[in-house]
Amino acid sequence: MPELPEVETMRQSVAPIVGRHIVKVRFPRCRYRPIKITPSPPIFRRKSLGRRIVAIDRIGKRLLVRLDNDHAIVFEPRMTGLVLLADAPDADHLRLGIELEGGGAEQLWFWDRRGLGSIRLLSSDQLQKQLGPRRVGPDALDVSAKELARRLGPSRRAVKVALLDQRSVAGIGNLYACEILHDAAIHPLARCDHVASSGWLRIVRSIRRILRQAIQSEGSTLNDGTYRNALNQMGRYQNHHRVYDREGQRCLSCGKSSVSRIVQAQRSTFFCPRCQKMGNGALV
DNA sequence: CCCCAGTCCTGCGGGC
DNA sequence: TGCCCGCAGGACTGGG
Repeated sequence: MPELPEVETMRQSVAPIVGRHIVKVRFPRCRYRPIKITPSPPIFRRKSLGRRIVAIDRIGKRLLVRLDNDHAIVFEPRMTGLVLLADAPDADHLRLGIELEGGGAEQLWFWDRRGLGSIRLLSSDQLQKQLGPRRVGPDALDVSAKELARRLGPSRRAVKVALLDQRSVAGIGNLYACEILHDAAIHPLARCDHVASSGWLRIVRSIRRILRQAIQSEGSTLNDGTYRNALNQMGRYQNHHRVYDREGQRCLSCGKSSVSRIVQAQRSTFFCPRCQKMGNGALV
């Protein structure tokens, strides 16, 4: 579930480890199927042990821990992965522990209940190939309306589905796609090639507004309670959701219609049929 | 190239 | 009370 706001919140909360050295790397035995870790543990250990952490970055929904040997540890949380400096929710789903020198037994952990996440230690060449601009589009916080319209405008796909494509724009997942289109008053089923340039402008403004507000609220912690920042603190943006997971409840914008749920690309889409009309910002 | 369906995974909640 | 089933959706793969 971590999307751009959650990964950005993780990034900010692990930032204090910049400058520290890695003194131990452990791969806890886990009774569940192991997550994807590359390269193999011995090589991972050899290439990271003793290195200094020089920066914490984010590419879309991935968190990068950059080392002083021109490599980066790339954490991909997917649905339930967490990067933690504090205690994990439990010990059963710990996947990686990185012990840092000085300041007690402080450790950086990767915890993942469902195990869909991954960890990669990549050289800059590998990073360029695997997470370069050919594979990952411009960050959602930076993309312009012109750029978004250029990338998505010709597509016949539904705009909601297109916003989830990380090669077009990076960082938006199901939850924020719903909230963004509601804020922009664009119908999620509108075809991209029917969205007017004024529609793209509204979408880009809503991308920035919603994602910035969500970062300010430190992300969304849903009912399952999984998402936490690196200090084990919950997000608060779930209290500001206007459509996501609110099927049948009154739309918080118009106060008249109730929120609908449809399925697009095997994912739930929530929207207000009154606020998000087909003809608004898009040709019918 | 474009687009879609299927796949992976665990925990939870609804139905009976 | 306990069991079964469906659902949650990241990114990737394969096929039309």
